[in-house]
Amino acid sequence: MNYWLMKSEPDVFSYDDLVAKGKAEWDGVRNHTAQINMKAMRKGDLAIFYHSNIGVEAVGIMEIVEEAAPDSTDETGKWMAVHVHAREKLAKPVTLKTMKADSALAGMVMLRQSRLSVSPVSKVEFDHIVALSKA
DNA sequence: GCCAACGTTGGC
DNA sequence: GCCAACGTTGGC
Repeated sequence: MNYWLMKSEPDVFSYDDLVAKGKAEWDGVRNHTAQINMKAMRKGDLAIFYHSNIGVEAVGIMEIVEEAAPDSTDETGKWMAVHVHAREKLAKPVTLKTMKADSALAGMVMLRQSRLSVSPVSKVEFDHIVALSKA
């Protein structure tokens, strides 16, 4: 099983929106590298839901419930999307500032490539972020 | 609102 | 195929 981090602007689609919906298509990803990551996702993988622009923090955990299929918002047929389901809201959000300051997370792809909206996270990094949310 | 990073487009 | 110009994302 693999772990991921996915960004969304909360004024467009927040973790609470996902909780309310239950299951949702993670559409609108129009970046090649992010697409490669989404296509590598398998059912049962877990992803961190991260709020960009507003909040700038990890807020919840979600599960990949459907693997990459054509993005329903894409008319060209080129882009894919996965379906996700809310799993667990973090007790306390983990801010970007906290992640940047933590040497255990120094290798995180999202810290190195801030504009990448879908990035892989190692199990160690994932567990560490969950632990920070409970600290 | 500004700026850095980076992806895309278009001229050559 | 290179590179300048431009647009977008995301942090601050």
